[in-house]
Amino acid sequence: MVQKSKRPPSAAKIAAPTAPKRRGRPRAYEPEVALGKALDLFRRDGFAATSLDDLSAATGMNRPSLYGAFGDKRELYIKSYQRYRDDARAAMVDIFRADAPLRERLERIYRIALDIYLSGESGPRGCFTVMTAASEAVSDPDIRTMVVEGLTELDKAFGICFRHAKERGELPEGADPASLAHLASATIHTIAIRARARVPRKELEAIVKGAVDVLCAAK
Amino acid sequence: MVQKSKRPPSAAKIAAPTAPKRRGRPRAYEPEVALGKALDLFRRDGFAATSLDDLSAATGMNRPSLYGAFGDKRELYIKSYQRYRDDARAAMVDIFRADAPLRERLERIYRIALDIYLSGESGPRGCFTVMTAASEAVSDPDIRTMVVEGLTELDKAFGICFRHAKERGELPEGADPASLAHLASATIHTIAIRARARVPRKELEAIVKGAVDVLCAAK
DNA sequence: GGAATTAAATGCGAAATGGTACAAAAAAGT
DNA sequence: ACTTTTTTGTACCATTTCGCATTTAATTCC
Repeated sequence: MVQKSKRPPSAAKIAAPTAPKRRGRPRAYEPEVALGKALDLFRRDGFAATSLDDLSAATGMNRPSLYGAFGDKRELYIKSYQRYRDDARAAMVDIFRADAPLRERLERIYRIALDIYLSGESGPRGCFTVMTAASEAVSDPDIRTMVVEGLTELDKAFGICFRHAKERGELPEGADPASLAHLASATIHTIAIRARARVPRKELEAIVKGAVDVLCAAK
Repeated sequence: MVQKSKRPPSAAKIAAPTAPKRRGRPRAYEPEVALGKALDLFRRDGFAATSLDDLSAATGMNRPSLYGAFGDKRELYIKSYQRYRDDARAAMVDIFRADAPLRERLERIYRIALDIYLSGESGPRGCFTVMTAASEAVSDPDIRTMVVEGLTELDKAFGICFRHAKERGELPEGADPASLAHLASATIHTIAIRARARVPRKELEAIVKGAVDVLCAAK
């Protein structure tokens, strides 16, 4: 075995920023991938209906490994939810930051949202926040905090959009950016719920279209 | 130590409106009351996290009685959801039918909705449809059908409101009642979700206020 | 090659779960 | 009083669930 000291091979396809040269038996799973599988399950069935056996089967890790890697079921759920929020944020942040006309920005945001909510081989997956996390929020303060954070983050992002549009003269003088932002968030929420009930994409797009029309012409 | 035989009768306190003179041992529970308790539990914890033991304790019925009265757990869940929808409809139908200005009707509807979502001793209960039923909808066609029915019923009720308002000249000529109805439903959904995350009533009322302002002045 | 280290694999166990069988109890009909 | 009918109450069963203890495998360091 040569090649001992150098920062080597990057056999790891996910270009390891660090090549830590771990000491014991190597992992048989990639944590990121496994977490993604867990996320899919939790998202489809919720916290209580997802068993450790299900998670074990989906991730290919047996239970002790799961436990060692992510902690107990609740911790895994929370990490999954964090991952979901990170992914969703990453998918939207560019659009929110972009300097485009209001209507275009809204349309792009909603298209991304529909992609997220409607994907999944075993039926539409809906929104983690709306579907399962909000349910747990009543009884679990930590999850509740995350949910509230997610909600207000979305409100704020939309708020900046509308404030910006108003400054540019895309909205009438009397328009209230905060109210419009809440309605924009509400539209996200309503399509998340409807997607979960398998309302077809065409209908959801029609709802979005109507909402965008109102929001862009408001007041 | 004896006291074996008579058990104090604990007379059935309820005056039955109908005295059907049933044949066997009388029921020790009132089905409507028991269903209400089951509804509360399902609403708080969802389907999977609510055990038959929980239901048994809450209703005061032991499991065989539960089973005999309502069928298995899924049937009980569905009956609870039907009961919820009936109650919610009953609470709103008068307002939807009433002949009042648009703004007033909306305000009253949302006040009722907030009452429903925020009540409950162990925290706000949210909306059954949004919180637990929509989650089950992916995998259970019957529940999915009920959810879709509930959503479209609300859309339609709001749609009639806005169409009516437009005919009366309360809305501008260009307003689209269907889009406004979807936004009104979306506002219901967003406050249901936020209520579940324990957002205080004041904030929810502010969101409603902003939404009503936009919806009444739209286009 | 051997010790140390890390993870996988097996499997146990106590508790909980959904559902049911069966007997005791409480009423009406005879 | 006795039977019939309906419901209650107790106990049980098979399965599932979560979590962990223990053993085995793979790798690095010496």
